[in-house]
Amino acid sequence: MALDEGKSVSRDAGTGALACETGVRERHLRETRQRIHLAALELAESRGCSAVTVSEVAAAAAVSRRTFFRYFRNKEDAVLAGHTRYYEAVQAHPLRVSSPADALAAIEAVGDAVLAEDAQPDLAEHRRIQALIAGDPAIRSYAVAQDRDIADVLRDRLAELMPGQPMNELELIADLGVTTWRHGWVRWTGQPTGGQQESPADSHRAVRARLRDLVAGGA
Amino acid sequence: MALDEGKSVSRDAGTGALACETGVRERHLRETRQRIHLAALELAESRGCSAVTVSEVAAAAAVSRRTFFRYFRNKEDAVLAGHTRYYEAVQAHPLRVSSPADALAAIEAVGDAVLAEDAQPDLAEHRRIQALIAGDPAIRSYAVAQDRDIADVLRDRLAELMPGQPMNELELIADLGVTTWRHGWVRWTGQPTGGQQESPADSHRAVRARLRDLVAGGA
DNA sequence: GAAATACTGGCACTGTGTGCCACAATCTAC
DNA sequence: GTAGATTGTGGCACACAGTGCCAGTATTTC
Repeated sequence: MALDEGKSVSRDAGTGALACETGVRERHLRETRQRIHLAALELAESRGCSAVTVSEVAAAAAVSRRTFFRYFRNKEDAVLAGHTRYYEAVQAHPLRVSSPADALAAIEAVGDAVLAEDAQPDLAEHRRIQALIAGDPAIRSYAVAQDRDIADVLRDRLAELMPGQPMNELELIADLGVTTWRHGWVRWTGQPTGGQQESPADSHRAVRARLRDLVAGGA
Repeated sequence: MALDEGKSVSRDAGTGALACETGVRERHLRETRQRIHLAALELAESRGCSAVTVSEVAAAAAVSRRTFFRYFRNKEDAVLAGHTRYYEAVQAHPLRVSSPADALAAIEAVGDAVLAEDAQPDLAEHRRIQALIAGDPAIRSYAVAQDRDIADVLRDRLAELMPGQPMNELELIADLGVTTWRHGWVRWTGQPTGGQQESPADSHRAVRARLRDLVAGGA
């Protein structure tokens, strides 16, 4: 298993993977990646992503600059290390659709499947990421570009399932799906602290309903 | 009037500006900017934005690297030079809204005002830009980030007009508005060549209607 | 245990982005 | 019309991002 350099490969095997799949190297890769991610996150929070150099992140993570780039494309990628999970999850789940009429619902169903698989996301960490996305221009640009990539995947999958439909239309549907997906997370992280917590699935459901209201002109 | 360095200042005075506002400097600035833009556009088209260096763009435009950065933030900015126009136009037109129920329609009305002002956009040039946005990852990322900026402006304007509404919701509305705006251009540039041409306003109207269908589950 | 494989850091290099300065061109005020 | 003020330009040096390459080290494989 080679470290695929700078391609932001997800090492999401911290969830009870088989012991035979976890060697010294595997574990070391995972820990190093996490260490770099945390260093990037903390420095971006305290000083802003643009003001932090890769050298500083690498030093804080106790790796060289050269190694930093083996794990991540750039600083923003290191900060948003968990985002890759969703990019991959969206491709792994079945998408069942037969016409544009139910395409948005089909994408939302994929989102539900991803959420169902994600046992209990870390609210505090999501809050930190969302705060950065909202307040740091560099992080936001990178996040928005990643959302674009996710939308492209969905569009292409829709095109396979519904050949002959105009791509523009499929892209519009995918955009809507990704917009509500993103807003689901924004809503979930924005809920008041303490008390009864809304689940990510509930947050996403609420956003979907709201989207339909707003488009229909209801309030 | 100082050249505001690298801030992608629009010099959109080529449309019958008063002669007293056009000195040698003003004209030279405008021509230089356009020359850099065209050089960037052509090189990005032929070789891909990432493969082109700023030095090459500058050389093709007969300016120094240092001067390039006085006009544009980076290569992508130079390619998408005309995009700034919409960012500014969105802020200049009145936004009339009283409740979230009609917020999307209000944003669309701003779009209509911008379109009405833009006498006859250059279809060929828009086509070139859209092709690059669709096919060149660097250009696309930059364009998507710019769309995000436009959405932020709209969200903030909505917030001023409707104090007390949740920002998340206003942002969702702004996102929808910008998504349909962008798709209006995609549709307009994607129409078959020759024959009766659909106007940008018609393209935007069609996309808005289609969005409502798709969200409602109609086809 | 030896050989193969993979990870690491250092280095040199190209390219990006910017502050600074001297010089040239244009503008402004008298 | 001219001197002084203002603005645009290019060159330069520098910090930083990003990457190919290589030698050394650690782990895996047979």
